[in-house]
Amino acid sequence: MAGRLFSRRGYYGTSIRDIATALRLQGGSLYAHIAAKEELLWEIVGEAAQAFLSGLEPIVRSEQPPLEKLRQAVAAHLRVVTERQDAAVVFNHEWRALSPKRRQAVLALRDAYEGLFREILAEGQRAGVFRADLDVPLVTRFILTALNGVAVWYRPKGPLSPEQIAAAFVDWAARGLLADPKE
Amino acid sequence: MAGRLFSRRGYYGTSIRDIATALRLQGGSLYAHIAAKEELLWEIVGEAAQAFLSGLEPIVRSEQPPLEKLRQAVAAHLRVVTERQDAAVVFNHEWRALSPKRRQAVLALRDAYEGLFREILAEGQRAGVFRADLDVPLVTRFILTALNGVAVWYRPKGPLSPEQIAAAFVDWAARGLLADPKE
DNA sequence: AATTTAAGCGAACGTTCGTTAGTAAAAAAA
DNA sequence: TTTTTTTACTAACGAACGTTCGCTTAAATT
Repeated sequence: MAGRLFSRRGYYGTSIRDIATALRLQGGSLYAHIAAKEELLWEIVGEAAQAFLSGLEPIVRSEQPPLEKLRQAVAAHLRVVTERQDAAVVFNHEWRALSPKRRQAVLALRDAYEGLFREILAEGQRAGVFRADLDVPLVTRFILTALNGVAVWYRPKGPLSPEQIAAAFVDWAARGLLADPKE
Repeated sequence: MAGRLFSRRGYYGTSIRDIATALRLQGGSLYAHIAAKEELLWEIVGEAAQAFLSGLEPIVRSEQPPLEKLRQAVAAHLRVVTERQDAAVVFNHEWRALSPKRRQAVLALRDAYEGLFREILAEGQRAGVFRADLDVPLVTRFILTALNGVAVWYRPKGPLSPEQIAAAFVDWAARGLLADPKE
């Protein structure tokens, strides 16, 4: 419930009383369940980080062709993004509101995740499947930001399922826009 | 100055006194120059929207091959994103804090911009230069989110110039990851 | 049935918020 | 130089913030 509000109005834009009201409670009553407002944010952010990482790890460690790994990684990422949409938005946009120590922890997890993702591209390059002249860290960042953006506009009742979005993304990311790539 | 603070801590996370202090003023003194806090946000957001739109329009209307248009559009977008980094971040993340009327106006501008960008891809498809089986609105969204993400991590002293980032992006977006696209 | 535990209420706390108003200092115009 | 006009300061405003506390009610345990 806090996740939805944080994702829609931001952490600072959501008051304890807003959250309590959404739960049909009085402001103060929340403090029977939490110690501080930041605990709510921390819980959401941590849960999202965990979901992202635990979804990607087995894929990176598996033995499959690079393109197939990429396919699965994108699908896994978009699964988290669409199934835990609020948490994903909060994870991406509101981690700045955390205390310095926790903010640092989130950044470390995010970097670890980006590193895992990068491995897929690097491995594909070594295997000769992906082009050697690509800047892997840069392209990884492009890919992850594009995928995270889905958390902002995705609607469960929309015309595209998460799987369709994943398929369309990988198709474009792998083969590009050009009909004739020799151009 | 307000732009920097809004981009770093968010609109609600930045108080009038924060902005005044950064300007070596007392809190109340700001109100000799502005009518309300929201004016500051509105000014920044409007400026960014204007910069994006006025950069893209002449490119879309020009007579050039689709791939060249895309190249220039990406370069123009990244020019705004890197030269007015704070405004770009605020434009992308803080427009929710505006009053309903202004929020709607921003959304309309953003939609118009996205529509212009989409035209480039659609035109490329009609010309047979871009693949016909791509979901143009979807890919447009991917492209724009990836490019907007640059506003978050770009640092002027970093290893890559805006032009290099643009070139790397278009190279990937156009030709994809695969070394042999027949895969 | 009595007793402990948990959940929620409602008022209040100290602080910070955006904003206003009166006044003094500085700059510009006359 | 006097007179405006601008700029900033200080103090205060009411409202909203996160949080605490004593009390009541409901649930669970004995």
